[in-house]
Amino acid sequence: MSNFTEGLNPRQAEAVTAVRGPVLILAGPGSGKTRVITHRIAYLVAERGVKPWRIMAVTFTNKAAREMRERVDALLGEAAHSLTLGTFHAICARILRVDGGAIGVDRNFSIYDDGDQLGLVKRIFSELGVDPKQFNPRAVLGAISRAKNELRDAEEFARAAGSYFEEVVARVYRRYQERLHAENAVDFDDLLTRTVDLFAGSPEVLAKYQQRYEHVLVDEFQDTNVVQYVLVRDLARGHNNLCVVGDPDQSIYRWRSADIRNILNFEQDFPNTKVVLLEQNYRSTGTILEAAQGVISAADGRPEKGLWTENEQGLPVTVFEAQDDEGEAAYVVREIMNGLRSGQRPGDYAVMYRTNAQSRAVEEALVRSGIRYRLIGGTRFYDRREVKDLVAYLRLINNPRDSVSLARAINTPPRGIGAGTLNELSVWASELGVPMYHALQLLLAHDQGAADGALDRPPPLNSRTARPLLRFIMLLNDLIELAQREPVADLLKELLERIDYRRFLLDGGDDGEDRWANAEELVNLASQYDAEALDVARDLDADDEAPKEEVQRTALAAFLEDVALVSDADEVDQRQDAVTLITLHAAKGLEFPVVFILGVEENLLPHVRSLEDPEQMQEERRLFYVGITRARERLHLSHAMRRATWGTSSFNDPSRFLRDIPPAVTTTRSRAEGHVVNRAAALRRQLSAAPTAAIAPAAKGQAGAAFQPGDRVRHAKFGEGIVVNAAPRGEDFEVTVAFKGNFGVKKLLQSFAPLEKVVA
DNA sequence: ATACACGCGCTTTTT
DNA sequence: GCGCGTGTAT
Repeated sequence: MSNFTEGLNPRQAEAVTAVRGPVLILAGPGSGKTRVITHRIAYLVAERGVKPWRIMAVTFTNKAAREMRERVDALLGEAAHSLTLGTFHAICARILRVDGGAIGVDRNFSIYDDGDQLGLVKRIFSELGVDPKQFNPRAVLGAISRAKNELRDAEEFARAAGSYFEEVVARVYRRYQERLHAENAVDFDDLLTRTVDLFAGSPEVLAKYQQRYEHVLVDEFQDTNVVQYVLVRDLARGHNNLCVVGDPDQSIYRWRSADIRNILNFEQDFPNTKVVLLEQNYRSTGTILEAAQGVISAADGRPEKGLWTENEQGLPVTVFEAQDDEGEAAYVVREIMNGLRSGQRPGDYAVMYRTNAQSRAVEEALVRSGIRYRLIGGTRFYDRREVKDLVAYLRLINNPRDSVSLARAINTPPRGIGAGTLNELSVWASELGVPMYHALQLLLAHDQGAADGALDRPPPLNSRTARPLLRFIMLLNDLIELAQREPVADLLKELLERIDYRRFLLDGGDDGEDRWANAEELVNLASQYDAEALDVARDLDADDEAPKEEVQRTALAAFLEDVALVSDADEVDQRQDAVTLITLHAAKGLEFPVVFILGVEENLLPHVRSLEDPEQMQEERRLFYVGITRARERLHLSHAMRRATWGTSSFNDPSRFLRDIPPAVTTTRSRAEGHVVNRAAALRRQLSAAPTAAIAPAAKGQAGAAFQPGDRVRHAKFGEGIVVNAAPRGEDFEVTVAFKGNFGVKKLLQSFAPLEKVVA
């Protein structure tokens, strides 16, 4: 018996001690998965004599990695530091930083995020003469990303292109990769695919990592994609000490190219796999678990698997039918207020929903009630304009070829370099076949008369347009020079001074103060990095046997890497005592005493975009299952009869998934006293089950008062509908009508004229 | 070059 | 109800 299996159940202990060969741990929600992984690592190190630096553990989010490291620390102490522990993206970024040179990835590469990628695609559109109205740049980028996740490069994509759209994608894809290469940048997907390329193109590099890592662990394996699968397979080839942990029932990232077959076929792909089932749930009450089981066992093609608990049965699951989304939010607030009075803490509560837009109503209600809350998602700190501006400068200092950052920084704050000038510069640079930064250097050299020989002909920029460019390149050169000897925080401070950024923000509008506070916060964060970089260096020294990082990352590079790779989920800090507002996706892996799931409605959960595709429908079901199983003690499900979307109303029936919850474990509540809506909803159902849209015009002095809720009406263009609401609003009169079918609502009613009552 | 006003399409989920 | 691209006035 081992120190690290004490207190574990027999299955868990088995999962901890089965350290040779492939292991598949199928871990239901709340079955102590993280405990098993951390104990397994500790067991390997302390009782099997495996050096920590010979273990790689991959998690889904940085936060999960952090937590895991803390827990391993608690078991092993200092020794745990040399463990390789992180997300696929972070680990691959490190590998590329060290060895990417072998495939032409220079070590100070930039990481292009979603917005950067889209911007690049749009610029390529205009270069190639592709009309963004004809082809959605987002869709094209999506196709490129999907191709990458299936390990299909631009050449192969072009060969296989079977439609005009795909041909366009192929052309953009090719140019896109050329640009990334020229700019020494990789996008999110490239972090993984370029690492695969590296391993394929350089057997020595692959061998190095294979030999180093004797044990590979992957968490959330049900959400890995083909690239990630190939990566771990390659790394573990030879010893095959590959331990994957996951739960097919919690696979919710198919849309991001996750392939559930990775986990379903694992046993076949890796012969002699030891399979361990963790089925005892330690998290939830009996009723919550029964509700979850009801939902998930209705999924088809799923091997029936048990999940049981010794926890008490607990209170029933509440199903609340609200009048509208505000009523739903009011319910949440009411319940939380009651709970707080009887000793619960705000941090005990989480409010979950399918789409980020749903957070708004709850947020407003929470603000009014003064309850502390924290919104996960929304605009990330690093997505704020002012933060992106400053990060663009830092990225440019780190990698001057980064054109995305150059384009952003060059006229921020405005210094007289408009779109025209930038375009001239860009054209000139591509004529010379050099990065824009290089072109700027040539411009400077020419201006100083130092290198007349470097240019056959003078730059095609007159002195008036060139002057601001010259000022910019001199600034940039100064900053690059400064970066060699100053810590990041000081570099940032100097930058803020030099570009007079505070003045720029304060003059920029009434939120200038807030923006400046964010800029200061960024300096703060940067200063922590300067200190942290030193820590890393010290830790590496602690274990003489551990291979030294061949390339010491500078604090600047480390800072930029983390800035690029943080996610929303990483920001969930459960130690903060506040209600958590979070999407169902981001909630994966978390747990709370009390959970609300909002909008359990047709068109929302399952989402309207998944209705056609059975595979996607299954994923919606699993998503609901994930949400339910986050709850420890209480679970509240709610749906609203009317919901504000895009400025108008929509009407959704309760979710089909609710029917799969055994009635015995639920109690239904309704606060929909509003007879108006009740009646309208009932009437609407008569109309047919077709999705409906509504209009909410407000017209002065019109005959709106002639309409009453429940009236059947006919619109000249949109056919039959039902008046849902009719009420004065200020000087106007507002009538809301539910129509069959979906259409662009806003243009609908400038007046009531095309609307007439239908006499039954 | 910049600042602002208008219209359109859209967001499901994110490393 | 927002962000983005486009068009207009300084």
